[in-house]
Amino acid sequence: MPDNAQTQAQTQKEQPRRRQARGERRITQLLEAAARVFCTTGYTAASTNAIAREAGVSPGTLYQFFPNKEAIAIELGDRLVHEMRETYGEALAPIDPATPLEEAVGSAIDRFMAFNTEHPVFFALMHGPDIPGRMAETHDQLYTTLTGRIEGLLGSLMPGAGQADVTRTAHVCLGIYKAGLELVLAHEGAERAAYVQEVKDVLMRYLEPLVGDRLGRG
Amino acid sequence: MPDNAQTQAQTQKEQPRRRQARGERRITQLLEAAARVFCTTGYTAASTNAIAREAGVSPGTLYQFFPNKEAIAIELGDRLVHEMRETYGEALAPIDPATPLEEAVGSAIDRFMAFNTEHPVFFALMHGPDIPGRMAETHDQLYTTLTGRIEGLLGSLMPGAGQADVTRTAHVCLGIYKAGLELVLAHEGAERAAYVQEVKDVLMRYLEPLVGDRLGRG
DNA sequence: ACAGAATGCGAGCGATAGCTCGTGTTTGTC
DNA sequence: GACAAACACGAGCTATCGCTCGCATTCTGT
Repeated sequence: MPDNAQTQAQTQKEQPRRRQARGERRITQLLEAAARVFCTTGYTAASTNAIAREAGVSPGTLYQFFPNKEAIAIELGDRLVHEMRETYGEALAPIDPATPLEEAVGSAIDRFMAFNTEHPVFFALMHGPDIPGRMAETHDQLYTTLTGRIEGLLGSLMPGAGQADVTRTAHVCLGIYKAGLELVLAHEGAERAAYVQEVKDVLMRYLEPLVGDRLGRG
Repeated sequence: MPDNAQTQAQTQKEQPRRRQARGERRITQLLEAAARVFCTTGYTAASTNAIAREAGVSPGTLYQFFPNKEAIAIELGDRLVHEMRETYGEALAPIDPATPLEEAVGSAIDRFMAFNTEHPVFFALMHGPDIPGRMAETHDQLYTTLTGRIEGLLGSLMPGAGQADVTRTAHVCLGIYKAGLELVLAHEGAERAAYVQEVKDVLMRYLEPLVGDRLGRG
């Protein structure tokens, strides 16, 4: 009888629950409602009763599908991260040296911005100071993955730099994106597009001297 | 009979309270304790009982000096803003055209970074999504003031740009600073200093093409 | 010294939020 | 049609948090 280390609350003895189609519908319905409430009030201020009300069900029904409030955010975050992995996988995977840096940065920013503007709750869940403990792990994991990808990109473009410098530069790039995202989400229409362009400019001008002679402007 | 605009809750009818030296000491003691608790747990999660415990007094004593939890954050914020006004007044006031942009940006960043690293609670109070209502006003006011100052600086350096462009650039500058501050606060020692330098670089490279021919690296 | 104000205490009140439980309804399977 | 399981309800339990109140102690002015 090997007692696993993850004897906590993963997939231990919670499989006998056979969901019906109605239940699956309720789950997505509840997650959508939770996303709306989290977006407007934040995680802590969002009450489970408010989420249930937003979904048009009773509190008891909510707890039929989620063991607690944190699990709602966890599941929502997991689904978003899963969807994001596809996005950023395509956005950062091809490190084609033939592609001009401006084009690579531009398309990556476009993809990420599109994802985040379509799912504003992702930003709210990941960067709120009141996120549940498990959520912080998910965020850290995603952040580490992203940083690693950017480091890989920068490493081949900054041959003379040390590992610490590359890591630092990657963090700065992500910080610039995050700050830009906040500005982008705060505006709409043409002004939003203008801010997206600003983020690209900031990133490009920051990176240009680093990669210097390799990928210039013509 | 000039009815002042600040007829709200400033010095209306709360003066008959004559504080003793002991009381003043308790107030600063409570504010320091609150700063510590706010820093570690954030505003919402910080309980008044926890603040009182951290200060080594009873909950009743806390409410002898503050009418409610929000007032603690307000008073703390007001004192920090007051201290910051001196800092940023000196940091942004002199728009001496003879000063190289690099030097101006560098000294401004140094001053702001020094202030925020000495008072980390300021960042926690200003950028948390769970800040009390009145605090948001203070933040907006400070933000508007700062943006206005930066706009004034940029306006004289970007003669060809429209007002919207200048405002957008100012917001981007502040966003870059904010993102950099978060990175700086997350590190210490030499690494922290390196991140400060990165923030300066990002800002400089972002602004250099805008001011172009005026202040080069001659 | 003494009155009154300021300071200090901590059990506890009222409100709220997360969550449960007993009960009734719908759905899938024989 | 019948049985079990999944689904749905909502009043209410429990814990916590902001805050109060009655009372004791310390300080200040006279």
